[in-house]
Amino acid sequence: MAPRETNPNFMNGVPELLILRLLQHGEMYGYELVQAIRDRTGSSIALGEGVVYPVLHNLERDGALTAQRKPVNGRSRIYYSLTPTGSRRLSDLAATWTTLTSAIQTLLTETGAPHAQPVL
Amino acid sequence: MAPRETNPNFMNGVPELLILRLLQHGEMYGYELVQAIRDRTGSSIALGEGVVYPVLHNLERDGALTAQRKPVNGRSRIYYSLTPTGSRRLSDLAATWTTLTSAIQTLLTETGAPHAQPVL
DNA sequence: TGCCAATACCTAGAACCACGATGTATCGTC
DNA sequence: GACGATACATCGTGGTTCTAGGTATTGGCA
Repeated sequence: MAPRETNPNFMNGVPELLILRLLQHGEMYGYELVQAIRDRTGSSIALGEGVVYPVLHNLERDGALTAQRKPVNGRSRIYYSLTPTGSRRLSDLAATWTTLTSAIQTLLTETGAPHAQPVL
Repeated sequence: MAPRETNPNFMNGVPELLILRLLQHGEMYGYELVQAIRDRTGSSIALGEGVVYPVLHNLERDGALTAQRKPVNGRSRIYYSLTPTGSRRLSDLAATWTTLTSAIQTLLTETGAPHAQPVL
């Protein structure tokens, strides 16, 4: 039950990170986020609606987002905005992300430099 | 059973990536890998033995590693070495990793600068 | 001698998240 | 009037990682 004390169940939370980051620019709705993520990453990352909507619900439940329903062209959109809580959450996630990825990057690009043993 | 067709269950496979990468330098044993990962990342990443050993077993089962038991100081160590299969696996994983992280990095560092049509 | 940390391996169980599939409803278009 | 795009939603599954525990040997230290 303890909320995990070591590695944050590894790189999980990336969808959340991306969504929070996009919402930093201004309010967006779910379907828009799905496309934005796909388009802005050149389809490298393509989160389905089944991923995005639950994340939005959780973030709203946690007070990281506020939702506002707006009818547009007879269709109903739910626009999400970042709260101060969400802003902090974004900062924290981004910091964790940076720490982890740079650690990994270091390992990946190491040439066996300083104390290295011969690669045989 | 279908091996996932879009995102590789997101950033999963990082432990595997790190292990394969470390073994690229030469053979190592499980306990040594656990410490190497902790030490070389300044404890940013600390994989437990419960993570490392199963990964090693899976990689061996898949023919990505070969195992060789060696008694050292009365203790028994199992040294793992990369096979050609493992080498390819490492290349693939590293490529995927790079693609995904750079995509994310792009989104993270984007200034709200000049972009496309504001949908609507 | 007795104890405990470190070394070195292992497994089981649970938690968790992302995924695909699927369902609803409206709009525009052919 | 069928179909694709828009826009929301949930459910069940699957795969990975995590924590927690278990065994056994070595060496240091009181």
